[in-house]
Amino acid sequence: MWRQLVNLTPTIQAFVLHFGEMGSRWGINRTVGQIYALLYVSREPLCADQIVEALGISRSNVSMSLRELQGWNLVLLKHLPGDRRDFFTTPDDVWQILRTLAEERKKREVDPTLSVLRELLMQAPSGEEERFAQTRLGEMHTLIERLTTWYDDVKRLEPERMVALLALGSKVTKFLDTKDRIVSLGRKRKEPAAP
Amino acid sequence: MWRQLVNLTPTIQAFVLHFGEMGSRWGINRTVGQIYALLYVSREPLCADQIVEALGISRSNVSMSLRELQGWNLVLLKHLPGDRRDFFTTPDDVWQILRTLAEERKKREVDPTLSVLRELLMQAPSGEEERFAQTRLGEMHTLIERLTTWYDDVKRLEPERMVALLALGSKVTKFLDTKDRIVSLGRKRKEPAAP
DNA sequence: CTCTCATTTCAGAAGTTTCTGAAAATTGTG
DNA sequence: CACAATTTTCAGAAACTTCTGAAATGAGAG
Repeated sequence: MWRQLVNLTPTIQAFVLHFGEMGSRWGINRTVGQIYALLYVSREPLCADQIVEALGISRSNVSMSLRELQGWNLVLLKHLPGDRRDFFTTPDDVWQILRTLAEERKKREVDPTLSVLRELLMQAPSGEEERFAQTRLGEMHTLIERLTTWYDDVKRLEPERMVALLALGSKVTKFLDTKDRIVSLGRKRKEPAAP
Repeated sequence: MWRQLVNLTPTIQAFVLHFGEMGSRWGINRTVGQIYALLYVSREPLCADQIVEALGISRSNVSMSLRELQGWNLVLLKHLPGDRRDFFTTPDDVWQILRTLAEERKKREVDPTLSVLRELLMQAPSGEEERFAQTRLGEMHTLIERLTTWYDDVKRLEPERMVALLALGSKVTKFLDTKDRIVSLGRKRKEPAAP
């Protein structure tokens, strides 16, 4: 089935193959997944021909796949002095990779839906059927807006704080029982003043 | 291009078409996306033939697509008394839908990778190349574990608390500056006792 | 300007997924 | 148990995606 993939150590081989298979579930294709995996575990940046060699796929396929990875901002281009080939790596901070991935997926998978929903909610509903549908669209819109607002807020955190936030998890909500503490956080929310 | 989709009100039509197109980006196919969208905005449960009618696709395609949606736990089956056809709806709590979606995507897109990583990290590395690769795999593993642990913790929250947690966002980390407060939350963590 | 090395583009071949109609299976009813 | 009303399965057709080799383009060195 594959011609090469044989120069690679067993661990790297298994990882590359796995990413290739997962690629399809992730909406990127097998080759793109394999190339990304290979770059991710390689100590040195690789040039296109090394990838051809390692994965046993055509030069043009590598070229197109690298282009796609660049479109996702998931690879970095390096130039060695005195060599005019392009060399590729992945960023080496996994948190950075996560941010990029989240950002790109949001852009492709969430933002278009959000804007369609906004648009449809502007229309005046005609008839019962539409009134009900708009209610449902409104619920979906509110949900997605809440999630993206949270994401926009949280995505800027440095890794250290991000780890802390994750570690805290749902325990955060313990604070929410004692409302005055929330106020002390400085969040200004217009809320119907409760007794 | 499509035969039907004409009985539908403009809003519903637009929403259904959008979900169909997004379907591909989401790894579900167009028909599945359309059916889901249609059920989501319909006031009453629909039976297969009504879906055929509304979307202008073949009966067998509807059957297979509904089956796939059931595999994702995204539709509910209803039976009307005195009618032996199956009627379908989506759950009507959007938070429930979100949870289901997250759960299913995690199962398909994250868990397999996590288990491959765990397995590969058990192997003793042979050579420098593998040592480096394993370091990288370890970083990825740690990251994913942190995210999934957080997710497992948070997913059980009722919608109200979930909303509160999202609204709080990164402000949570303000607490982390005053470490004693965190301890008061009852989290037991083994940490090298700092001065 | 031209030669060479490297990358990109592109038309079509290979492979995969989706969709259909027809036939088979299932299920409740008289 | 036979029937009619449904749903499911399945083989092949249609549509789409991925991959390739060959040809075109680009870019630095002399």
